[in-house]
Amino acid sequence: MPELPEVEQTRRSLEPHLLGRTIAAAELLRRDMLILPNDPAGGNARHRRTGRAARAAPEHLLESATISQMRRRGKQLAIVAADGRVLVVQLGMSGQFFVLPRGEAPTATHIHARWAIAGRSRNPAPHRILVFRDPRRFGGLRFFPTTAALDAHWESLGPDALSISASDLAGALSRASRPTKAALLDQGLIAGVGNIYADEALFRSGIHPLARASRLRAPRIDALAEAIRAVLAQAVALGGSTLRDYRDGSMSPGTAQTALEVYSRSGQPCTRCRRALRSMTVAQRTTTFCPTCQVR
DNA sequence: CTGGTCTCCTGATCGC
DNA sequence: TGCGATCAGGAGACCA
Repeated sequence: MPELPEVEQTRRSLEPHLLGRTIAAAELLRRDMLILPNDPAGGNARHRRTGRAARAAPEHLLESATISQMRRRGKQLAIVAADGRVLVVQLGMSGQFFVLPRGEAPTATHIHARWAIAGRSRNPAPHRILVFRDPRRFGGLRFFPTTAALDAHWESLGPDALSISASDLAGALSRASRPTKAALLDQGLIAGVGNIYADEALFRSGIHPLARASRLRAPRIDALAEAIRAVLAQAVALGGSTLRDYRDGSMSPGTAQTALEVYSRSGQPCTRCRRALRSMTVAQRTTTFCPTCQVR
């Protein structure tokens, strides 16, 4: 469910709790939620369930490491330890990654991993509990032994959508004969856009979701790149969209859903022309658009 | 290589 | 109140 703005807000809200702190203990409650390098399961959920997933150790959850950075690329969040180990968190549709209020123990269902975060060196007693929960289990954790391994993994992602340039977007879309909506959802072309913000960016730039990506002319690509950046930046500023489950690293909801102009508004009037918005299915995802304002 | 389809999973909601 | 059908913010596997 979370897209780039929700992941970025999670990153920002967790930083004060995690940067410079040491993980005193880590526990994996569901082995198949963690993927190790060279894992034959390869991230395939079906294979993961066969129980062939590699044996996970606490060190793979960064136990005893000191957290030096919280990085993000697209919808992926990386916890980087001072010794170079990395744990990537993917939230999938229903994932949440948060710290509990001081002194509280986790009670929620579907918690798959938890970490005891030590206090500062003056008072190293456990500070807070960090939790990864994901009811639908479409998300997961992925361990990398070095930041070089993380960089190699992230090479498979397109440029980050929050700062995508018109020329980078043109390059990505030139390779896709698919509908533009489908191309925007492809993380290998551009990283971070999901179903909500794809619809919002297409609406703001006046591009029909079915317009062939590789046929878009430069002025429209410029407008689309600008719309993607603006829609995402606004959503980040509003703390992400909480449609139902989403909460940031402090369990706080966002308010960006109030700024959405098309997503989930099928049948309601277009904010620009007042005619009814329509929806259809593109790339297996419900797509809402204005048939008048968005042209092929 | 590309693109379309299927699949994984739980839970909320809606119509009967 | 219960129950089945439908839908949901994602993305990897598989196939033509």
